[in-house]
Amino acid sequence: MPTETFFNLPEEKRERILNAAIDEFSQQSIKNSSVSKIIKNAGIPRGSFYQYFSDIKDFYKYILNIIGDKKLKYLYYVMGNLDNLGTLEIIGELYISGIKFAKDNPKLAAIGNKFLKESDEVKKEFLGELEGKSNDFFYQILKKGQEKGDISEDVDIETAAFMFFNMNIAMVDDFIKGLSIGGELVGIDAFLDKADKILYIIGNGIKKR
Amino acid sequence: MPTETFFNLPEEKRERILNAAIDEFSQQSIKNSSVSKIIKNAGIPRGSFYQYFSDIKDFYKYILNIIGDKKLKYLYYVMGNLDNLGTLEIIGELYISGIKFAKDNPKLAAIGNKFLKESDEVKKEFLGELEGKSNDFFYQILKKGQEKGDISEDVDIETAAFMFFNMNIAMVDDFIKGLSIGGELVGIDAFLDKADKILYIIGNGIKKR
DNA sequence: CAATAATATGACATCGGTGTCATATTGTAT
DNA sequence: ATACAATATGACACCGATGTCATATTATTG
Repeated sequence: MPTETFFNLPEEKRERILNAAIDEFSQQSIKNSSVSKIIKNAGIPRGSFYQYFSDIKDFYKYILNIIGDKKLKYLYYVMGNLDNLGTLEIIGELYISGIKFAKDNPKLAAIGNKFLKESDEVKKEFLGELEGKSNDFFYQILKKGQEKGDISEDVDIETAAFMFFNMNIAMVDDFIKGLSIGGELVGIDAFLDKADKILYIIGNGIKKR
Repeated sequence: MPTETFFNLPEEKRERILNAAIDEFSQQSIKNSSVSKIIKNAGIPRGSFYQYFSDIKDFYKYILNIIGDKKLKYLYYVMGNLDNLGTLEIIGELYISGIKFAKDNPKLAAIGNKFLKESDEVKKEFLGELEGKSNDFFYQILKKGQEKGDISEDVDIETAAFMFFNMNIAMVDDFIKGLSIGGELVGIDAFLDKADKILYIIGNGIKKR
């Protein structure tokens, strides 16, 4: 956690530092990120950085929390309707939420996606007890779906969860890459469409007939 | 390319250096790999390294070529039977070949997979003209499959190619992770099975009925 | 054997990064 | 105004990496 001092900073300065770090972490893995670049871009002296954070990991952890909080807001709708929606609808909403989050917060999404791809070791270091493998969530949804009769019994839901999880990452990656190359070259609609197509294929592959 | 001197080296030494580099590149991205670690593990002096390679990228490029050559051998069967096999069979064979290659050459597969995930920039740097986006191959196969009537016209084959490509990477990653954690904890059969299940789902999702 | 070519070696200059600390500056309370 | 606390600052010691180069060793050849 950042020190009290950091939170006492005038908003403008705090934001400047935060943005510099977000820039850095969205381009570099935590391992390759450097304090030097952050302070240079934020325009603060080296000593100050260590007045605010114990080290760069401390800062990273803090930003990871911000991302978690912010992303959660995009999931309110699905989370509140897990019982009303069909299994494939739920997953569809999860995908859509992820893309919208990425559209509104491209750098944060980039950091989050980078983090998801870190090794379990690194994840554990920052999340504490690696709270459930990341694709557990899809697994639970699919399991319920199979019980509800939405999903064919022929389908191995662990595999399906693996697929949804990895396609989600691949998609968001792709989206972010599109954003950073062409600015608005490929709009969000193209990606929502792509998500749709992916879901159509997997959905078609796993649904009960 | 390595220098003549490198190729003149006694086999034992050459192999030692090669293996040290393979170890390094399979754990680290090229960006994070260091000459220092390679020479330390190979037990050669610093100056020698630069007698053999212009720099670490030179060495990396060379190993990338070795990987390409070696992997190609695993694809002989499919490549020779593109016309006799059904579209989903072809893709299945590609997956199987990839897993077998990874089983026989786990470190090389790790390097290859890491490379596939590099940015286009990096890829271009090492491949020259980024010879066709990597998922082009699946695209061509699927396109032919659609013409042959194997694949439903409802399916967007670009999306399907995207899926096959990314699932392939995710699978091999998973396989390698399993290998390095438990030695032989999860055997190759479990993975061939997983590949099967993935193909069943996507296949079921895209095939013509 | 002598001379020349090929190869080996590690000390070195240089760079970019980290975290600390003594000191300077600013803010606050009496 | 003074004293005390909070904050700011950048020089510094230290680390690990890169690529080079003068020198040493070994091989080859006439």
